[in-house]
Amino acid sequence: MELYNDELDRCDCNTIHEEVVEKVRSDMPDDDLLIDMADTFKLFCDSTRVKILYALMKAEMCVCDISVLLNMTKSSVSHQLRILKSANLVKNRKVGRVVYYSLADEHVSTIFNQCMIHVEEKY
Amino acid sequence: MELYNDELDRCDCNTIHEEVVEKVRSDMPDDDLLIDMADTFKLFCDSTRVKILYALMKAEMCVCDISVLLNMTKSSVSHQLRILKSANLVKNRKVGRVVYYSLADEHVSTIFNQCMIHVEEKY
DNA sequence: AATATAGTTGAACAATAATTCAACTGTCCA
DNA sequence: TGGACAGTTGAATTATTGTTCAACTATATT
Repeated sequence: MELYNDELDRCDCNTIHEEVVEKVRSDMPDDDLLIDMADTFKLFCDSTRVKILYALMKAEMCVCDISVLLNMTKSSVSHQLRILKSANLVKNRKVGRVVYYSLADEHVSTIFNQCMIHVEEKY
Repeated sequence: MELYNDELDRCDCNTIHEEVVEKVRSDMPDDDLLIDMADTFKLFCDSTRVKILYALMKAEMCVCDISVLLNMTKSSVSHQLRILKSANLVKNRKVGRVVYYSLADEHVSTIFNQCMIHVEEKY
């Protein structure tokens, strides 16, 4: 069985509790789902992105505004905004040469509030 | 003012909407809090850690069990478990030379369920 | 038309984080 | 006591990710 051989290649120990491992294995969701979950958390794991999202919770802002607020280059902010936009967390509208960014929906607020509770419990 | 000079050093543009920036600036939490938030999300942004935590939601497991389940070396799993333990997400107990890991509390379940909703909405 | 500004982009670079590797501790068992 | 095994650790390596830099587009202003 191919899978079993792969395991022997990479895992350097024996199964101690085979029933437990098999039960858990059958209960685990697909890898894809777990990777999607990690990717979702990945969006919020960088403090620059957290700051940008937090700022946009307060007001619609253009790239320059965000750059000044966070004391970063436009380029750096723009790169992060692209990531957030491709994840559908923010949207934008263009007025002349100014691009205004805002939150796409209330998802971010929900998630941040949840996280805030968790963080504050530590203190 | 020192801060202002720093800004000029790093930010490559003018403030377009000064009132907006200043309002948002006064509404922003301390940097420390925002960094803590990012660090919290960082715990869940790696698929290996997500898989370990998900497995531990299902059953208490020793390091070997987890290694076999995820097809990884004990060393690699051990390193990740250390991160999760120092964040108080998992706890362990030692029986002879076997170390059993389990979730420290129901925090992980709460957070994962929340994330699952978000991820599943995309489809 | 020429210039300045807002923003974007891709490649290079720097920083961070995960995995591997080898050596180690501690416990079990013969 | 000596070997085998579970697990840990720190350093080296590799992979990933964020920032910088330079060139670019597009719009506005003179």
